[in-house]
Amino acid sequence: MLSIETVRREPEVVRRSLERRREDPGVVDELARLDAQRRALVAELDGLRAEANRDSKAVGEAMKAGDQEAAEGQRKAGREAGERIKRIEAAERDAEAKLRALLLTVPNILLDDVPDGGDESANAVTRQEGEPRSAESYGFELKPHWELAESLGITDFERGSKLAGRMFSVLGEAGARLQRALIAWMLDMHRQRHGYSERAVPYLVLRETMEGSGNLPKFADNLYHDDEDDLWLIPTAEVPLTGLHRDEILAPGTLPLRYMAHTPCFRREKAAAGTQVRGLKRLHQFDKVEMFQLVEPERSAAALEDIVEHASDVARGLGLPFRILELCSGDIGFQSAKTYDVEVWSPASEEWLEVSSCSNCTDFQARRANIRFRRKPQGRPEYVHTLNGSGLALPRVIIALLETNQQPDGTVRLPEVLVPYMDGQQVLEPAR
RNA sequence: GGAGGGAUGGCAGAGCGGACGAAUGCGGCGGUCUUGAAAACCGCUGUCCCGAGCGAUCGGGACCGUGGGUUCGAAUCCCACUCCCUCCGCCA
Repeated sequence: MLSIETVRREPEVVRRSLERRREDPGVVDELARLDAQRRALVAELDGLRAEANRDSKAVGEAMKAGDQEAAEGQRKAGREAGERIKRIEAAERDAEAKLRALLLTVPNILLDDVPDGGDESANAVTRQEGEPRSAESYGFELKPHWELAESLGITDFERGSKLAGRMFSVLGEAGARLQRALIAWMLDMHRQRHGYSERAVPYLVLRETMEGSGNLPKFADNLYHDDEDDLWLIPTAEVPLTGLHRDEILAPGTLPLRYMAHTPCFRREKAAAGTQVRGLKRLHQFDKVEMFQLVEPERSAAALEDIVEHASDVARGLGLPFRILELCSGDIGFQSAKTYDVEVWSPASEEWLEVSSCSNCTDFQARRANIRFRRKPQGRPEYVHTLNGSGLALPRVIIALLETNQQPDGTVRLPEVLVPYMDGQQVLEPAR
C-alpha cells in the first residue's frame, strides 16, 4: 500500500510510476479527492468531539457545585453534540473505507533504475553464467523432462490427476527423495552461507495476512480459499513470512532479519487454464524454498542484489547454466518496486525457465502489514523494507537437472552436492 | 465440541462511571556522583490521525483484545466476536 501522504505530496511520482507500468494513472486524482473528503470530515469530527468533551466536563463540575439546573443544561447540549458526532462518524468511516479500498489496488512505486518497457520482451539480461547447451550438442537424442521424469520414477502424473485433477502430480520414490535432498541442501546452504533463519509456517492464513503481503484483495482469483473459515492457501511462503512481524515495532539493532521457509505453494493458475503445459513446469501445487528479508530502507537496494546472488548460488551449486533478468516496468509485479528473475536452462526444450523471482517491495508490504522499526530506543518508528526471493522453486530445478545431466542410456547423473543428501547415490536409473 | 478463568503501556501489574493515556515496579534513554564501572539519586520514556511551523515543537482528536450498545461522560456497565489459560470429550 502506498502512503496517502506520498499521493498527496508527490502525485506526479505516483502517476509516472503507473504510466511506466502501463496502468491507468487516473486513480491518483480519485485518491486525492477521497483524501480531501476524508480530511474535511476528520477536522469537523475532531471539533465536535472537543466540544462534547467540554460539555461532559461541565456536567461533572456543575454537579459537584450542586447546580442541578446547569448540569441538566450541559447534559442536553452533550446529548445533541453526541447525535451530530454519530452522523459525522459514519460518514468519516465510510470515506476512510473507500480511500483504503482504492489505495489497496494501487501497485508499488517503481524504483528509478527499473528499465522501461511494456512486457517481458523488454526485460534485460544482466548476466549469465554457464553455457546453455543446445539439444544438438549432446550428440544423442535428448529426452524432454516429462519423459525422463516418468521413466525414472520421479513423477506419476496419471495418479496425480486421479487424486486431484489436472496440473497435480505425485512424486515417485526417486522424485520424492530428490526433492527432499534438494530442499535440505538449499536450506543448509542458505543457513550456513547466507545467514537465513529457518521457519516452518502455516500454509493456510487469514485474509489479513494475505492483504499484508499484497495478494488480496486484488489477486483473489489466483488463490485457493476455504469459505467456511475464510482461510486462504498460500501461493508462496512470502505471505506468512511477511506476516511474521505484522503489527510490530522492531527494537533498535533487530534489523536486518533474514528468514527462509520451505513450503508448498498453491496456485489456481486460472489464466493458464486450457493451455497445454507438459510435465512439471506448471502445477497447482509445488514446493519452494523462499528467502525473505526485512531491512532498513537505505539498505534494500543492496539487499536485493544479495538475494539475487543467494538464488544464483543455488543454480551455481547444482551446475546449472542460469541467467539474471532485470524486469522492465511493465512486467514487474504489484507489490514490487524492482524485480530480478533467475532462469535456468532447459536443454531439451531449449528455453529458459524462471526458478526465482527476487523483489524489493520497499515499504509497500511493511505499510500494509504495519511492520516498523526504531533506529534508537526513543526514536520515531519507521517502516521497514521487505524483500523476497525464491531459493529456488523445486519442480523447475528438477526439470533442468534431469534434462541437463541426462546420459545416452537414459540415466541421470546427480550433482555432487546432492550425493550426500541422497545416501551416496550418484545416478538416477530408470525404475522397473 | 462442553464448562470455567483471563486479555490494560517494551515487560510485570493496579485501576469506586467523571480529576485516567492510565498508579507502582522493572526495563530503556539522559543526567549527577565516580579515574572507570556498579550502586544510589534526579529527570524523561506509547502509538496513530487532523491542523500550524523550515524545524525543535505546539494545538485538537482517537486508542486499555475487536466490534457494537447504555450514558452528558466508559479501561470501568451490557451484548457479540477473537485469542490465550485450566478442566472434560475427541483426535494424528
